[in-house]
Amino acid sequence: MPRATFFNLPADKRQRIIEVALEEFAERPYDQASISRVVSRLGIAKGSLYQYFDGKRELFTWLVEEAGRKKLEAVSATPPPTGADLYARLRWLYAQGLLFIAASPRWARVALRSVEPSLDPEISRLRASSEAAAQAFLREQLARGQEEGSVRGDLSLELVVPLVHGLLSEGLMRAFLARAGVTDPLDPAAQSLGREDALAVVDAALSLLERGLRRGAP
Amino acid sequence: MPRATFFNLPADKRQRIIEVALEEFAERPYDQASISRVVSRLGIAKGSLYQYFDGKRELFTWLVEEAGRKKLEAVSATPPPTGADLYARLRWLYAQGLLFIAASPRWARVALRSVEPSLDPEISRLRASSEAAAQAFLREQLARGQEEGSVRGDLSLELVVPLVHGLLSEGLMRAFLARAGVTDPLDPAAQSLGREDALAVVDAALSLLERGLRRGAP
Amino acid sequence: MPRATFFNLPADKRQRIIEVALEEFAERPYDQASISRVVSRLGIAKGSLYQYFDGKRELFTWLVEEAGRKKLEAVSATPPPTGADLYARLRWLYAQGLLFIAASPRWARVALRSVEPSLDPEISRLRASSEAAAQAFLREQLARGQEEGSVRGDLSLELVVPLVHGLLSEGLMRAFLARAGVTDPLDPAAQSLGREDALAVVDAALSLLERGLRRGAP
Amino acid sequence: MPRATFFNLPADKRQRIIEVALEEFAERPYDQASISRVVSRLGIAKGSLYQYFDGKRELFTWLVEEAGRKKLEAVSATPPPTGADLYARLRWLYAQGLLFIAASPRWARVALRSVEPSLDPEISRLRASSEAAAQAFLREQLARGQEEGSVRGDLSLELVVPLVHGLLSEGLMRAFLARAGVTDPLDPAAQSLGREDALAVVDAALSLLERGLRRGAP
DNA sequence: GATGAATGAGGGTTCATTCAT
DNA sequence: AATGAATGAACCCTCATTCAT
Repeated sequence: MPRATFFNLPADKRQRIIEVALEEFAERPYDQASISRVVSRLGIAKGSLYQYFDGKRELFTWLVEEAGRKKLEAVSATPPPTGADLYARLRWLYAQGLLFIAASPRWARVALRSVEPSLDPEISRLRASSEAAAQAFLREQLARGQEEGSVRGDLSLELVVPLVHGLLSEGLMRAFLARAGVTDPLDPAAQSLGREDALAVVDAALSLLERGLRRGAP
Repeated sequence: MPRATFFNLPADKRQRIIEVALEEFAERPYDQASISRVVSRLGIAKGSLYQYFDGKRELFTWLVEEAGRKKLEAVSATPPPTGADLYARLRWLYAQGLLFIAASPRWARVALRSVEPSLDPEISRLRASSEAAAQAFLREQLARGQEEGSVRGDLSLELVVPLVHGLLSEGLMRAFLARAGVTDPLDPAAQSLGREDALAVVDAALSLLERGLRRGAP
Repeated sequence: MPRATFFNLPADKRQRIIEVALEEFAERPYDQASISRVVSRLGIAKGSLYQYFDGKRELFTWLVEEAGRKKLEAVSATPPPTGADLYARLRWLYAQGLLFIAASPRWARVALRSVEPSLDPEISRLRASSEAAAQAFLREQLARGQEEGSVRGDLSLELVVPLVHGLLSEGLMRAFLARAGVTDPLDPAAQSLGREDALAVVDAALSLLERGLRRGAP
Repeated sequence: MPRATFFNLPADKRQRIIEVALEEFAERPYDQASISRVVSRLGIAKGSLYQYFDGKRELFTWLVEEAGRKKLEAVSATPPPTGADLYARLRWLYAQGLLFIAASPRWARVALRSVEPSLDPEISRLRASSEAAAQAFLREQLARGQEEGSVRGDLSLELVVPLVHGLLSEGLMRAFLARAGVTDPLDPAAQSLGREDALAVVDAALSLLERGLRRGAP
């Protein structure tokens, strides 16, 4: 989504622009983030930023996409468990997600911005589709779980998917950050969070989930 | 938080002010909501609003508190089940909460605004304390559940509380609204949501929770 | 179209605002006119002008309407000839119009701005309707002339109306200003134009028209 | 007015530049037209355009001149009537002009841009001289008509020329476009206008004129 | 000959708050 | 108690032109 101009920039300058913009959009929801602040922190002319990006929307959506790519990359770094059931798969996946937060809190924050509401209608559309994609993914997983027999077949996915979504998105995140006594992924104290924290939190969430969802005795 | 002048106002005028302000702050996050729009919709002088409230912050926080009171009032209207265990208590409580959303979507929305982030530091503090209160309440309930024996004693509440919070806040809300094919409590279609929807959703959430948390076989 | 604020202003301040805005919009077509320049010439804050008018469009359209009112007022000052035929009526009317240009060149200029094209779609609509009204008026006059017998009945008004419109709008104006050796009504030299100039020009135009349109020998 | 570099360009590239610039300046008045948009549509570097033309002004004036040349060329394609009087000559000439509008609406539009006012003083001068040239031409024709005896000798050309100019410029154009139910030569519906329309409109205008101007009974 | 990044002033508009009346 | 005019910085975005490469 950036213009060619942006990629022709010297790597270090491009990097600085990304960093400053990332900081701005990580710290503030889309509507509050300010292009003026970005350029003033960068010490470049306002028009220059408009050479690189068509506007605020494009800059934001590109950052969000970039965040998605970085997250995917980070998640893919560790190979997924093979021959595992639903709970093992989710355990692995969400642990990776938490580790991404600890490793790249600002990118993670920007990724989360994509599910925040906005007054800008186009950004709202982005939000809606992000949310829908997340739920669709969960639904697919749980449906597969039902086929595998690891999720009770009598559960209505219509009801369960959003509930699980709440548990594994906001719930998991809150539990993870709480281990550092923190509420916000950008809080410096969140940097102390590591692999063990992620695993502990995900374990708690998934054993709760497994007991709750699996057929028969837990 | 309003000044004395506000309460000296004729009741109907006071009421209109509340309604218009409510509408504004229900529709937009704190930072986007506009005092200018409120007074212009009211057709009163800007200065007048500043006679009633010290400023935007005070108006907002008062609305949020008022929303809390209205919710409490609504929840208290039905007597809680007596002699019930944790799950029955929560079932009752959260069902009331969902019904409040359906009955007073704008007040419910304003109540939710209190957990949204803001650029205003004082509003952020409000947010933090709201979140903390919600978690404290849950922790107390779950701790009592452990004493009662309805929650496994080996669970770390540090981990479980935020998870359950995610399930019962965002998860429950999403599941409820999804029954009307909706994402936003202010969406007119959300008005079709009724008692059965609330009960169905809360049942699903709490049976998931009970299986997940209760000691022994589910 | 101004807000109440504007009319509550001290008369002299209101007058200054009108004068400066009038000057700006007389000198430049809508798209080139600048609110920034207006407030800077006025020495008031930008926000203040937005207290008086909803925006550039409203300021412009109000000025145009005001110009129309002033012109109507000026035209109505002299009573129209009674018992006159088409040509006498038009002679009187257009002479009044020219005198208005000489008397209030800036208001006249703003009135003409309403038939200039603009990139703003709402302003374009204003333009279209102004043009249509002007032609509708002429068509009605000429149709009446045909009924009276002062215009040849075999003429197609579809063809004749726009032609006459060109003659009596741009043509008449150019001829009038040319008498002061000028092209622009705002040129100071245009102030020397008076009643005799208007009558001479209108006479020339209408005798040309009468010969051209009247049935039988001129 | 273009630099040598422009003419050294491969013909097809030069052609594309002309087309895109033509489109821009046909669609918007000089002050609104944008060099940025032109180069962006062309997909060439901004600096390149500045190699071909000294700037916006030069590009525009060259296009206007080019439009004049194209019009002259088109008009000259059909030989003028020989041995004809003033009215026949003008009939032929203006019919050619209207046909040029139908055949090359964008070039025609750019030609008309030259008589629009602008904030740029140099462009204003261009406008003034275009207008003056048009009137001078008409004056010469009408003067010849007086010598020929086809225009009444008692008419003051000072008065009549601008009037006839209004009739044959704006009036004729309006009448022509009105036959397609259109106001703007670039409106696609204007493409339906053909030879018969042009002749009908010019006939109406010139018979009006002839009756109005010729000595003796019409 | 071609490039295209950089500029920086300018555009219209919105806002919460103050304070003299 | 009520008013509402005034502020002025902030918002996003566009532009013609330059000049080092």
